[in-house]
Amino acid sequence: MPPAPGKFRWRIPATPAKLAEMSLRFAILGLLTAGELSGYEITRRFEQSVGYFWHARAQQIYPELARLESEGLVAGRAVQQTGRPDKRVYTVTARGLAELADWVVTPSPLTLTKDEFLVKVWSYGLVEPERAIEALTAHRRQQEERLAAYRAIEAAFEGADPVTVPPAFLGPYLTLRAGIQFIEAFLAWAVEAERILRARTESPPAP
Amino acid sequence: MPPAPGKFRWRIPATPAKLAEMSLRFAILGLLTAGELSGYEITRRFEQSVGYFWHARAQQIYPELARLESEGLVAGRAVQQTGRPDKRVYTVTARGLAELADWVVTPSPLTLTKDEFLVKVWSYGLVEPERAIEALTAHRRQQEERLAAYRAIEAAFEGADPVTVPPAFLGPYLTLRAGIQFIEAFLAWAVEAERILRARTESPPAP
DNA sequence: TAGACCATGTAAAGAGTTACATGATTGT
DNA sequence: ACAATCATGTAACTCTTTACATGGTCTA
Repeated sequence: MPPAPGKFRWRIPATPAKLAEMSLRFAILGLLTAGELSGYEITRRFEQSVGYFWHARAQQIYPELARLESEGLVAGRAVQQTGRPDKRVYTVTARGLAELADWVVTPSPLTLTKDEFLVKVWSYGLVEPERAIEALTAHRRQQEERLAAYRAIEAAFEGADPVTVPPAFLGPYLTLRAGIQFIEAFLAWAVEAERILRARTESPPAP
Repeated sequence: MPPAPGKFRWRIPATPAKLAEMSLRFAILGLLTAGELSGYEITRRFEQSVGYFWHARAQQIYPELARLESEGLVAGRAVQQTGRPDKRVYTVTARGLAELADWVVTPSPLTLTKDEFLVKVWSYGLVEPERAIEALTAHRRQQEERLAAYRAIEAAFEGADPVTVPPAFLGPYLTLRAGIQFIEAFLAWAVEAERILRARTESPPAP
């Protein structure tokens, strides 16, 4: 029996908890709108192109696909293969597509970044500028590699005018551009930061 | 008793698991290098300035502070107050500072962003451009507000030359600049994206 | 012959969120 | 009268990662 009202009120958890988030389901649905994919192929996508704004490991993807299928948002189909293991590929159902379209225009919470590298930068004052520069350079190199990979994908869009491409290419193009512009912003920042750190090795500040 | 060897080998978890990550501990340690803070004050910091690159809720912070204290990386001290609840404030110990300084120059994994908004953009092709523009504009507004807040913090640094500021200000300055440059990159992208979407409302693509 | 790729999972643990609890003070 | 701020937590749950498991094919 619930305690008598007075001190506080009951707050009934109206919906099955987690109306917000659930981005993984929709990220998977989004990938599947381009055509049928297996769990393994989805895993690869998260490691590559899509990885810029969402990612998940195989261990998360397989159970989520099973859940999506049991809810009727995707439909699976077994595919026999020779020379490699059989697989199960999935397509979005009409209901899945409808739910995705609804979710897409829903307001998003402010992206709360978690950037381990910047947590480190916050404490760069604790170490010799030279050592900070080393760490910064290593990180910059990684980002440059990633930029090169995205540029290669961008080249595949070459010539296509984003204003007239078919709807299916619009989102991929826009997110790719976002990824590229973020990395470029990071690189510009890194150059500035390195300049400051280098100047501090020459004229160390008053302690 | 472990199964007999042969089929596979044991892999002994050498270290207490989680050598990487653990950013929360170090984010807290980093905040405390600027002076003693209570759990509540740390919570506020994560909501404001530092929130750009790391965040945590009170429920995560209090237990972590207790753990850090039991490991001797921070030292707590009770503070009596009048007109408001008493509190417990923490300072970094010499050992805490040493571990932080070590961690800071450690290589960081590539920041794997999780951006719910971009997951939505990926599927913008599913909705009318007008509705996509609405969603985009709402998100842009939020980012503009955040930029204004960061600009206000930046103003506090005004006049100070990052090359000669004391070490304690270096990291906060650099991370703030990073935050500002990322938001500016987002806004530039948003302008471009809106232009494309608007053009698509006028000359809809072939389906 | 060693490693990478294809393909799909289970089990356990760690990280993070939501909801709830308490209670004084200050502002509207 | 109501909300916000200060201050610190517990309990339950979800989300995510790490480690492990299996086994064929293809490449260096």
